Amino acid sequence: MARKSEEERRRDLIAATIREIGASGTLNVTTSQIAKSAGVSPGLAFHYFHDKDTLFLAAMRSILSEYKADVTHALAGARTPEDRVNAIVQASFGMGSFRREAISAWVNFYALALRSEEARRLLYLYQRRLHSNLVFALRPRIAERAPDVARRIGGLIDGLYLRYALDTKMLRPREEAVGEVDGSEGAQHVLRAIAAECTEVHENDDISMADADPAPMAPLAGPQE
Amino acid sequence: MARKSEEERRRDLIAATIREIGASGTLNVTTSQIAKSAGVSPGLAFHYFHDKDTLFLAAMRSILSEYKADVTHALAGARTPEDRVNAIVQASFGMGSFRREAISAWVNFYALALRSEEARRLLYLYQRRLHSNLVFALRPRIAERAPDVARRIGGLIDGLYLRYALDTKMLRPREEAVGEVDGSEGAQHVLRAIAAECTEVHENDDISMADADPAPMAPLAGPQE
DNA sequence: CGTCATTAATTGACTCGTCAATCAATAACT
DNA sequence: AGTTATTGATTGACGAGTCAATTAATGACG
Repeated sequence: MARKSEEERRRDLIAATIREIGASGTLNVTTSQIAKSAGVSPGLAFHYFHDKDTLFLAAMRSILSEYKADVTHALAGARTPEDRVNAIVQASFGMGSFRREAISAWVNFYALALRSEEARRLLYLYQRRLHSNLVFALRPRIAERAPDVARRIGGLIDGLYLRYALDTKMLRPREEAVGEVDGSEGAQHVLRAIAAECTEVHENDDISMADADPAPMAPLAGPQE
Repeated sequence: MARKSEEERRRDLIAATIREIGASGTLNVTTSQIAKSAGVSPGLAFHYFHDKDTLFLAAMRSILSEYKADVTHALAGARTPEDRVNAIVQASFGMGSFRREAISAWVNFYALALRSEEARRLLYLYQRRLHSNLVFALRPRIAERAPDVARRIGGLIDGLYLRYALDTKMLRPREEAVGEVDGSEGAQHVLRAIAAECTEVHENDDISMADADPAPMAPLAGPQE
């Protein structure tokens, strides 16, 4: 056998893919660019990933599992339900998610979901996990209202993420001085919204009784792949 | 002069651009495709729009002003503040915004904003208008808390739009049976969130006093272009 | 310990198609 | 006749994916 293990090479290529998507802000990245950034020849990318879309989907899985790891880590030290909510929100707006690379990847993956079944599936997986985590964290406070509220909070997280992520971009035309990007304001907003939802007197109940958590799975219990 | 007026041609080409973006789900659409769809030769697209990015930005402006028109129209019949809030939400989740074309355009424009200053500016313009409208509609109910709440509601609208728009896509692999796509569940969620925010007792106030509506402009007062 | 055969990773030149943008020619109008 | 929209063939560049050749490792055998 030669130089590096398959696993290592795949990791390198995926990392390079994310790096290049981050640098260009597009999925219009040539395999040559990616290969060069990974320090290999263009042909090798096709050896390990059959085509470009496969490489993109692998990159997407990587971003998703990185986010999952962030959440899991943040959740590890949380004991109270409040802590749990905080952990989820902090992870979503933390440094990890606000790197230029991650932002670029997320936004472009949303667009990819329009034409790729698999991308859509992965995005859906992310949403289900987020929802599940939120329900688990919110149930002690608001019981059966949790699924309904969680759906809104999930949407709010995505929406505010998008806004602050693009705002960030707006303020940094050149990519110097990166790093201190900040999602904490977004996090604050989410926590406020949760406070509001938990305080409300609820005359009108669930919008969708249909999916009121049929199998209340533990947070992050789903298989990654 | 020949066949059609400049304005008409531009309109045709912009419409064709949106149509093609909608059909493909990408900005990777050739000028030939667009031209063909508009019933003209490829060269003409470059005559009226200097290059492809210009055409995309024109398409984005078109989508934005269409949305603006929807909101304005919905707002026209609204007399009470409640009506105003409803109008904004209904427009955001209405038929106009949930056409395949519109969804595809919006999502791809978010991605475009990562690399185009101008796209970012346009998106920012949209956000400011939405915020402004929300503040105007919410102020009677919650006074000085309006700007803060409006920021969250704006984010929530974007986030839920994205979710339901992509869900929609998920359920319709083939583009037959389109049309009856539905954003009303998203709208319901937004109204719930607003109810929750308006009910809350507010111990802790604005997250950002800085921009507490320095010039309380009327809704949709800003110049379109 | 060498040396050579075997196996597998890695290369990069190449193919074939595609596409943005141009421009000289033409058609439609006044 | 003169003006202006419109055409579509063309160019030049570029990029995805292929493949035959090359290089590095492993180990078998002396």
